[in-house]
Amino acid sequence: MIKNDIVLEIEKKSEFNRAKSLSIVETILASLKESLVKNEKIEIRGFASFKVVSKKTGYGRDIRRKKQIKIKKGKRIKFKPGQDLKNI
Amino acid sequence: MIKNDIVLEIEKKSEFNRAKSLSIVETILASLKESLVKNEKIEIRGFASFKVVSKKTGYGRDIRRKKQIKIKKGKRIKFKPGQDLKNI
DNA sequence: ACTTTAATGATCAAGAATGATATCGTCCTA
DNA sequence: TAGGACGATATCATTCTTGATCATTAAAGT
Repeated sequence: MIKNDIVLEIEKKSEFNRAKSLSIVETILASLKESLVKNEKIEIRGFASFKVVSKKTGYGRDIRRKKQIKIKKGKRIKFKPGQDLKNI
Repeated sequence: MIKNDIVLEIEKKSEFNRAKSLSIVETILASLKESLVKNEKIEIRGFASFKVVSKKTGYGRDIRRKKQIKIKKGKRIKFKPGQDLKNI
C-alpha cells in the first residue's frame, strides 16, 4: 500500500476529487511529522502510538572496510501497535 | 497528539465539519489496518513504512513470580521512519 | 509514461525491544 | 462530560534492531 492507495480510498468513501483527497492526506502527514519533530507523543487508540526517545547507540559498521564507525547520537521514533493491531 | 487533534487539523484546513473530518480519519485508519492485517507492506515516502514480519521471540516474564513464561509466536509490525523523520 | 529520488538489503556488534500481568493514568465513545 | 476501555509501566533473558554505504527497486511528482 502506498500513499495513492489512501488517497483513492478517501476519494471512494467521500465526495472529494483526487486533488482534494490528496491534500487531506498531506495535511495529516504534515501534522503527524510536525508533532514528532516537536517531540510530542502521538496516541491513536485502537491503531498505534508513536513516541520520540533519545538514541543511545553510538556506533555502526562500514561494510566495505568491515569495521566499526562512530555514530552521532540523536532521536528515535518508537512505534507501538494498538489493540486492533496486536494480534493480526 | 491524539486522534482528535488530527480531526481538528482537517477541520481547520478544509471546509468539513467535525463529523466529516472524523469519518475521513477513520477511513484512513481502517484502510491502514486492513492493509497490515493482509500482511501488506505500507510505504509512504517521506513519512514512514510499515512491514509485517513474523515473531521469533518465544518467551516473556511474569513480574510477580519473577520467572519466565512461554509465549505463543505471531506477527509483528516493523515501523521504519522515512527521510523526513530520520533526523528530527 | 518517464524521471527523479527515496527505500531496501547486506554486514556485525552492542544496545534495545519483546512479552505476560496488574495497577495507574488517560483517550474517546456514548 | 464521565466512566469504560485501552495504553503505559516495571521486570529479565533472548531475540532483534541500529547504523553507514552503495547498488537495486520502486514511490510519486511531472
